[in-house]
Amino acid sequence: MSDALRQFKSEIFQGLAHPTRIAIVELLRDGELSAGGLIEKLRIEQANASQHLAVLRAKQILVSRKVGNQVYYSIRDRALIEVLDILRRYFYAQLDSTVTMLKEAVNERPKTRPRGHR
Amino acid sequence: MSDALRQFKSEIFQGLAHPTRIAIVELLRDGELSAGGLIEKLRIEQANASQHLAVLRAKQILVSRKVGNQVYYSIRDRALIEVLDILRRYFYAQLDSTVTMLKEAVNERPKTRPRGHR
DNA sequence: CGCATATATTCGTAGTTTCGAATATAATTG
DNA sequence: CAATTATATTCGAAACTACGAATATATGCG
Repeated sequence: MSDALRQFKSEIFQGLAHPTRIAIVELLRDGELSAGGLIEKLRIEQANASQHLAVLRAKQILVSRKVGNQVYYSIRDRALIEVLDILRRYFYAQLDSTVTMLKEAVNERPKTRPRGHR
Repeated sequence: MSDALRQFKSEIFQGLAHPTRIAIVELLRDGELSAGGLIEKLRIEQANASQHLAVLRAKQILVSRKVGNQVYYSIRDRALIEVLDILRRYFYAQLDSTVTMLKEAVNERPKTRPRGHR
């Protein structure tokens, strides 16, 4: 696989490698929002939001269009939504396996009739 | 969506946010490889590879098993392969649209019968 | 025009990541 | 046990990232 493609992928990942930027992409999942709209929901400093938006624009994850005074942002390609959805499932799968492991650990050391390890 | 989930996603993205680490995950696509095997294919410093492997282990993207002298790495969950595949398609889609844009730009300014702008 | 609103940029500081060089640890072999 | 091989960790320097405060730019409005 080409270096260019790997480079590209790593840049997309860098673009998404911050909880605030993930929150932004998720807020835009159902359509565009203005910068102000985003800031209001994110509850962070205006400058900070604008910086994160600049990162997402630079990586071409978002596109913007200006309407009068405001700038509307939207996701450039739904593929990224798909990626976030995969990771959500992945997250719960990991959680599950952690819970299962914990349960097994508990069963191996019963509380009610302690007996030492077998 | 929960903060924990966003945090989790951003950590996965951080884990993948380096071309070398993407290369590692891709090398492991078809099964496990030893650290040494990876280093050989990556052609980077041993210490550097080991550091990247540590990052991927910390984010639980890879799992390792020790066999004698060597450590074999593999991908913990195929979901991440799926993510890389989506981004490959995404990459080519973006390339296409760039090429299309360039073609249009050329057509709007024909070479053979120059005529000024408009 | 002058003022208000929306958004972006710049700056300084603190924290993080990356790298190679050096060193440490662990298993294997003679 | 000493030497060898495979891998991991630590260290210091350079590069990069994130944040809020301050400032800049652009549009709209009276």
